[in-house]
Amino acid sequence: MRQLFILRIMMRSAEFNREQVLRAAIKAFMVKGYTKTSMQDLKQATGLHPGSIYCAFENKQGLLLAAIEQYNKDKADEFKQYFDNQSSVLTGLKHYLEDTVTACTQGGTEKVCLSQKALNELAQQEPLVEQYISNNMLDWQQGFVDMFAKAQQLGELNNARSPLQRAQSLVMGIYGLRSYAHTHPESETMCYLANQLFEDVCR
Amino acid sequence: MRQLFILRIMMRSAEFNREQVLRAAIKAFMVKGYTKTSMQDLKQATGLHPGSIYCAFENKQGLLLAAIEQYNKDKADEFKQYFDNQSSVLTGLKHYLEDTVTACTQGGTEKVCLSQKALNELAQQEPLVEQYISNNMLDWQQGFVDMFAKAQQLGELNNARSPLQRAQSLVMGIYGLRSYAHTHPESETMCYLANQLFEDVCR
DNA sequence: ATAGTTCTTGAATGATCATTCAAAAATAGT
DNA sequence: ACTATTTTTGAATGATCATTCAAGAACTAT
Repeated sequence: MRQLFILRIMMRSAEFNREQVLRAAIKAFMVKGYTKTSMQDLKQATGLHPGSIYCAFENKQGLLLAAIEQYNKDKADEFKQYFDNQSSVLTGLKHYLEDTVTACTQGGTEKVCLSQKALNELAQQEPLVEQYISNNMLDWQQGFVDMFAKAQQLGELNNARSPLQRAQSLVMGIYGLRSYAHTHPESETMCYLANQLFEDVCR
Repeated sequence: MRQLFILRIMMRSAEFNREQVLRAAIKAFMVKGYTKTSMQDLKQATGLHPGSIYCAFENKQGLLLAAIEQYNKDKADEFKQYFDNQSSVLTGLKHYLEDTVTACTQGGTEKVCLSQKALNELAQQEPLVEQYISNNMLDWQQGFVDMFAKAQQLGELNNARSPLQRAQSLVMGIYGLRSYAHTHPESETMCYLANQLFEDVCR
């Protein structure tokens, strides 16, 4: 009787590790794409039963959005390591491009970019996802804008093109690199293309 | 009785127009992608009943392959118009890039490239499709190789880079352009990127 | 017109899909 | 230990999927 008036919060905390689950989902979506990844695939990949997934992420699309959020967070942390505490900004960019080539040349899960793959699949189909990814990609591009601005301040670049223009060309180039990798070129060709992109963007 | 020995070929010709059907399938696949395009969608788009589709193309994947074949044929014809009977090869390339930008900037069916979209969706999943598209893309690239070789012969380009290297950079750049368009940049930005690509590839 | 053959039709099939939900297990406060 | 609450479980649901196939329509040659 007394307990009817005393409402305390008694929560049982969820048992799964959110980041771990999301990274498993990221892998699954990267390999099969959004549509072809079934809830059964996701159950197997994440170890979560359907009910838990729906409880935590609303539905399959919610899980995708959460996965993309985690993916961008991870990539942003990675990004910082290339350009923070680096005397030469352009050296950081060079390494960034080299590692990108390595990633999409070696046959692994990380061959593709989740954002690019999902955007390509769901643009014109799922406006919510489309908008979300587009915004994230603008954030990513802004990182390059800041990097190029810093490079100009340090005298590593001339003022022939604005940081924004260089960043746009670079982002476009990286999209192209990743797409080109799908046609199975030799690693040598990929290195050449990445190097050429670097030179064009820094000219 | 006599007719048992006289075997003549009596064929009823199929009623549908193959090219028309394939172009309808191309549109459908470009909008929804391969997986999300159901046989019901294809029935509606092509006007063919399931049985006829299976009779003509074996299955859904067969229809995709036939559609990609038609798409590449159409694109190859289109390609020729830019570079045949043209005094300046590079002017042809400029127009080609301008029209590509127009296509993916304007909101229409032709916003995407069927080959690029299908390759992005089915790479790592459908080796047969993957191989088929990769080969077609090499043919497309070879067209650019020949174009750059001709431009060098005409003195429109220096020998700083080989025709193959230029063609690879160009193909990569076009992949990038089309991907970049998915993030909804202003038409102005797309024009700038295409122009920059042109300059980089012809430098 | 008739017979032989091919093409078209579209309902039926069985598989797989995303999603739901009631019951069971687990947690926290008393 | 007991009650209140939440999470986990996984079978059930209804929709949709690619594919099949038997029956009907259409064509060709006689």
